[in-house]
Amino acid sequence: MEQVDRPPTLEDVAREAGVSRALVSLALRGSTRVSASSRDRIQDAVARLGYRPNLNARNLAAHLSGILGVLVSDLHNPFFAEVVDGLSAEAAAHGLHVILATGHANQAGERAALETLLSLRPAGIALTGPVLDSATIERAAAQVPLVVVNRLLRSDRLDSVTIDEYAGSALAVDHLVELGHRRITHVDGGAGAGAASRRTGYLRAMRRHGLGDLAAVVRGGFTESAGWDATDRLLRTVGRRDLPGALFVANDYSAVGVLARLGGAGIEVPGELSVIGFDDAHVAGMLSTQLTTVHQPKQAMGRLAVAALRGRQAGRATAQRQVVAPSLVVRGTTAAPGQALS
Amino acid sequence: MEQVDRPPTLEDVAREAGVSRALVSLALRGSTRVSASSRDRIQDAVARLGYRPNLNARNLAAHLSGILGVLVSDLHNPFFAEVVDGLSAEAAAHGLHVILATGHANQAGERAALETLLSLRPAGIALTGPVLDSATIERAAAQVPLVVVNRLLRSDRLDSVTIDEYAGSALAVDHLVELGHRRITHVDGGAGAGAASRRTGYLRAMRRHGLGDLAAVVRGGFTESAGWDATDRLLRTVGRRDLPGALFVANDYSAVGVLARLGGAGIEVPGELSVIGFDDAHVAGMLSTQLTTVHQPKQAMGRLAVAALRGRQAGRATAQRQVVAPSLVVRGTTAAPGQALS
DNA sequence: ATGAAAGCGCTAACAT
DNA sequence: ATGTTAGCGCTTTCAT
Repeated sequence: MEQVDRPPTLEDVAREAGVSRALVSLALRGSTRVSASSRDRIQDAVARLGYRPNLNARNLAAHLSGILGVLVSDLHNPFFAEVVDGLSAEAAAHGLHVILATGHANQAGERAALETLLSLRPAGIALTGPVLDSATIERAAAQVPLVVVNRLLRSDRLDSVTIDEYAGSALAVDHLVELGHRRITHVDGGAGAGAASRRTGYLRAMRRHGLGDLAAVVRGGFTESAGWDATDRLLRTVGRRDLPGALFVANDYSAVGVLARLGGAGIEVPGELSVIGFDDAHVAGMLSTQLTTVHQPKQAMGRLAVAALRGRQAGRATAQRQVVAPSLVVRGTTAAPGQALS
Repeated sequence: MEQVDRPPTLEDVAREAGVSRALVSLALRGSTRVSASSRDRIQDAVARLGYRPNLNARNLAAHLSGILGVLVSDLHNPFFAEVVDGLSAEAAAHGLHVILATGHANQAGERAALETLLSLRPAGIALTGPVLDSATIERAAAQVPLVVVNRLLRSDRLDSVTIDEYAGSALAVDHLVELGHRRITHVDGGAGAGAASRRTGYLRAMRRHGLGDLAAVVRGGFTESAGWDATDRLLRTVGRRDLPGALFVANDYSAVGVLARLGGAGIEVPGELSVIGFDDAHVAGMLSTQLTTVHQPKQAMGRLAVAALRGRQAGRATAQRQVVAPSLVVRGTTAAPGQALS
């Protein structure tokens, strides 16, 4: 009959190979204390039966799993997809399995996802861009090695990998200033994560260049529509003739909205106005005029996260806060100021 | 001391509440055969201890987990992100946990991810856009309820959820014809999944409109660069004066590349040439001239996948092949033919 | 080098 | 309504 059999167990393999379960267990994990002949017979039995260890049983007995739990706050955000990529590559390189859970970028969803992850008793947990409250995160960190990516948390129970947002903003402003711009306006990220640092970085950089008086911030957000709206407001407020020479936008999505609104008004980029983004999202390289932006080493961040987790597993008890450096990617939306007032 | 305690177990809760483990187990899963007073005491104990069930133990004992394994072939593809979203929403609605594994769109990676998933002994597995060979998939389907999203497999051991690619192509061609176009060229998806069906659907639709002789296919792919290259080739081959009136591109990413190349050549869209994509990817709505495209109900596909899995769990033994219908989203890149030869 | 036996934390009959 | 008793499939002393 078309009967789905119970999957073979360690015991089945042991019987098939004519040895004890303990020996199979050892052999499976590559112990050296198993004779070559036994090892071969066991391998054969495994292949013949199509045996696959039951991780639930293994984890239960071993009190330790080769599983890394990764909470992705928002799957739609390609930023996290990149981080997860680096993460899983590094995990695989060390024989670790990655389990992903997603929280739809809201606290309740993330809390539930974190619960699931914790229930699986993983060897470590990585939180990418969590919107979760810090108390919940710290509580989790007491149970399992935990690393937070893209959010800084002051706690020595957990590690973090973040990017230097200030430096990123400085990179953007410096580039624009070098091109000859002076009136540089910032379309910020509103209340989004990292928005405050990018804003502060911008203000500092402007002041450093003696341009503090020309600094101006218009409220934005991290979505295209936020960028569109902000630009729309800017156009209404200052009018087309009084536009700044350059716009430093808090992230690439928002910058796409900015460009769309600008295009609608017939304003030429970068001829009339320069635009620079932040993140080096996939979309930045896909526009007909490709976006100049601040690159974040996302894959590297994922790899560093795994390294931190492994460090904890190896016994490190002190917090490790990695801050990675962004870099500038000059593409097509920035140029020296043209006829417009710079 | 700063000691991370062993997490509390069912036994700890039972002791704390002064009842047996079995009763706690029942109460935890909401059995009605538990008195109100016991239930309260147990709830208290759970809260006091911060108890969280060990899913490894639970799954091991129950031979069944509330876990759905989802294999995402490529996290970078927002298409899958959407599907997973629908999937996890539906799963959550039925008290199921979703575990994601990713395969980086290559067979070896997917095979490893599938192994991990199977080892976790989930209640069901959903494969989204797998590039895996069908034999491996069928083998997995013998062990656990399995549904394949976005790829059709002839097997009655597994269910599938796909979109009607032919209908999608027909929608695109019909729209263009209604606008008055006759010379409609297809930039295809090359060897990509679904590309063949979209191509066939295009050819059929052209013939149905009596436009079989005007049908032309240029080799493309599912990436922006593929679209860019294809358009570049087209421009060289037929020359700018002899361009068709409309381009039906196999997916939105490719369409972005097409638009970029067209923009570079100073060809106006949709004034001089209409362009229509396929997928309704996020990017389609983000361009300065938003892309007209064929929408795929991605979230719904995710929900249907979970429904199929639940059907199998409930005992259904026959294959269920769901084919969802696409729809047309008219935006800014299509219009009636202008001065160019239509 | 190999085996016997005792759990890991939970569920599931079967009692009462 | 509640408790007892076996396991689930694996790892891990501790023997030999």
